[in-house]
Amino acid sequence: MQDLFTSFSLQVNNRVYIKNPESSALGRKIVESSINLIDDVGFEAFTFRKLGLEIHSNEASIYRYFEGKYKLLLYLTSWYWSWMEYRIAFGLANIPAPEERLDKAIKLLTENIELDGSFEHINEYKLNKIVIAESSKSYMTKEVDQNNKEGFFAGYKQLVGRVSDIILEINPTYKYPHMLISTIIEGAHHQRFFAQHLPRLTDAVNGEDAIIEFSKEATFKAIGAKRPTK
Amino acid sequence: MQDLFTSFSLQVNNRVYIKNPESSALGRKIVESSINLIDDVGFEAFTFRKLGLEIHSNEASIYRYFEGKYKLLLYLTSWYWSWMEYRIAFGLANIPAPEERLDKAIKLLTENIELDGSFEHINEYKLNKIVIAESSKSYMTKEVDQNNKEGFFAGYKQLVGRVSDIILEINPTYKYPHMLISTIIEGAHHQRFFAQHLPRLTDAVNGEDAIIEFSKEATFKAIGAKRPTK
DNA sequence: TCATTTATGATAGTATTACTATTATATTTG
DNA sequence: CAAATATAATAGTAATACTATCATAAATGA
Repeated sequence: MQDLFTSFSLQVNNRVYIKNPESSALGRKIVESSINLIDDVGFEAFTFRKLGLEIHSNEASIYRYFEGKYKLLLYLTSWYWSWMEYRIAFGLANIPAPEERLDKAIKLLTENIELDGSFEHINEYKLNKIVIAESSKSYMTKEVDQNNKEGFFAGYKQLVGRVSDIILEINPTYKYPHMLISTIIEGAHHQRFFAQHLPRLTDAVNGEDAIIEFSKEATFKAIGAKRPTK
Repeated sequence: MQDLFTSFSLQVNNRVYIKNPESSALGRKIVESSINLIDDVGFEAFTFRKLGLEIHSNEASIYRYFEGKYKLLLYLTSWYWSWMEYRIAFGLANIPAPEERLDKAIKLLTENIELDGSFEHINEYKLNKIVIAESSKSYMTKEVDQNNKEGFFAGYKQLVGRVSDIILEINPTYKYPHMLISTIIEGAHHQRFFAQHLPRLTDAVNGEDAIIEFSKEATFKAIGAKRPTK
């Protein structure tokens, strides 16, 4: 996977940026450091001025890449979902049974993400934390309809669509595949946050990743299918 | 219910405010108008200055009630969960079968909220919209642990705990009652938002409230219980 | 009822944010 | 090597998120 990706860059809707940050060293530095800084101080306290100081560059230069910090967040989350789709596409390749594919897709969607080093300037571990804690701020806004029209959420919607299709392959009569998958994805993210900060909203279980287990179990029961055994 | 509540005010952790807004006409006006204004312009664009203009009062006066807009949001969401708990307590009174109580609790938690007029200065319909769109901003912050220690999320946690207890009454071996309920609550909120703004993430079904249906079905299947028929 | 406490209003001030504009200096490219 | 392009440095603006001060109005209680 590593080699495949090194010469490879993930597609992000080109309207979220002014100038493609992949196209220059400064651009990549902006993305890389924004992940560190947002993870560190939180999205509210994150500013382009601070980011400029961090990378010994200039506030005005950052504005030439992104209109503002919300667009940068949109870039990061779009990148994340695009990455997730590739992970799933690769992870499910050559698995014929839809039950097994669904099982694996849910694992990939709900597991804890570790640094994998496939992309030099992106720390997947921290990006996952940002997506968990901040991504709702990218769509729970007054501009959501406008942003949606411009296609900023296309990656996420496509991902949900693909996993829903597996569900329909298993049970073509299940009425709520999109609801189920988007609930599981967002739910797992919330649960990871709760587990760290508001544990009374979760249930820890020894010796298993309860979030993955819960997600898989709930999904298969909801659609009335048997979980693969292996 | 109306009469019961008119002489009745819901309890909110007294550390979220400096001065109890229930204690004066100005305080109630602040709460009432903040709901209108946040619903109107969104939480990001909402400021105490604008609120002051709106109610023909003074920015500085508002700061005597709330430390800042995040605390006000915390007040609103705490009030909401406290209200929800009363709705559920009343709604489940005298229902002996736990399956029926769970069924009704989920309905109350996931249904569309309408203006009910029990509280003069609080528009429940708009408050519900605010909780859906903005409440994650009240806990997905860098201050979450501090805020949690001060008990700001106690109402929400208690509510989740109470509904989890019904689940355990039905199926004492179910391992993830808190996860399930918090996922259902947050999930239903997300789904209401998606249904309006990102419909490709949901499934509309004619002739039913798909969000309530999905929530009930998923819950009962997850815990392996039969839904009440009536 | 009148003196005193308390709540509100009006105004001003500060540091920070979220930008935009301008000009100068590097760096790249043809 | 000239011309185009990207970046840096600096400054400036309107708005935000407050705090402080002082004046006035309203409520309270002796």
